[in-house]
Amino acid sequence: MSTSPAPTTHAAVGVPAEAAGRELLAKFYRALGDPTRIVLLEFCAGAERTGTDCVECAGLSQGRVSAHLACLVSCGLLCVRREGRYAYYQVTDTRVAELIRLGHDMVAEHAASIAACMRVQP
Amino acid sequence: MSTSPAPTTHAAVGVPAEAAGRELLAKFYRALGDPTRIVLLEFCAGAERTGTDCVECAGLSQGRVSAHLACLVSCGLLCVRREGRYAYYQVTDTRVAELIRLGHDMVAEHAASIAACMRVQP
DNA sequence: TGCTATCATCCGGATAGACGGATACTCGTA
DNA sequence: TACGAGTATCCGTCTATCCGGATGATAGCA
Repeated sequence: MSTSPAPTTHAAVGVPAEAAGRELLAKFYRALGDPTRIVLLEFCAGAERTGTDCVECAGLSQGRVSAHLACLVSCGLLCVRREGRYAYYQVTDTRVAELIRLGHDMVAEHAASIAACMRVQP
Repeated sequence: MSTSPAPTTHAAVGVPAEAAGRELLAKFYRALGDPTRIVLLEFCAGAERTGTDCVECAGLSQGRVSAHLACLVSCGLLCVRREGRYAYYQVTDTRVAELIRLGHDMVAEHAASIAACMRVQP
């Protein structure tokens, strides 16, 4: 970083854009990083479910589940179809199933180690 | 697991175990849900890197980077080989590249929506 | 034998995100 | 037109996780 004078452009061209991409990618994975949202994704895989169905399945307050569903829709993990006063949620992208399958695969191999991981600070 | 009457176990057989699995899966995805760890994974893909290399790459304090690396190793995303006073980190599991590729793919399609996602509470 | 580089762990503070409960908005129906 | 069901959003609170900096342990070199 100390090598280029580069008066007009950044010293490391493309780095800010890549950083933004990684930020989004991390955000995308955090959307997958909540047990409730995993439950909802699995529940909405293969069949359309109404919001009320999802509330019952998740066992949380209706407002909370609605927010989780909105988050999943925003991140492209879930599709929503609105009809009258109902909202129907479903997983339509096959890559979602692929992501979950890969995750389950790796978790099965490293379960004990992941469970023991104190993340950052023990 | 749902076929056995199993009178001595929980009323909802399998549910606790499945819940624990989802908890681990969510934890695994949270390990991917940090920009710094994404950087480190990409940096250690294809080549062995020492801890010091990673500190320089991430641009964070050495202690923080060490903790991030330990987290990635625990979750099976990174392998470490210790030799003398050095620790060499590398991505060896091809599924990690696959996970990141799928993520990049989906993020590219939904970038604006993900960026706008206030997660839960705006 | 001392010295330094490398790596891991601990501490206190700051921020993001999850939760329940209350409230507002929108349809369909009596 | 009133009312109730289904959804979405807001608020205060609490926990998880991030950060830098300090400290400790170990290996190689002079």
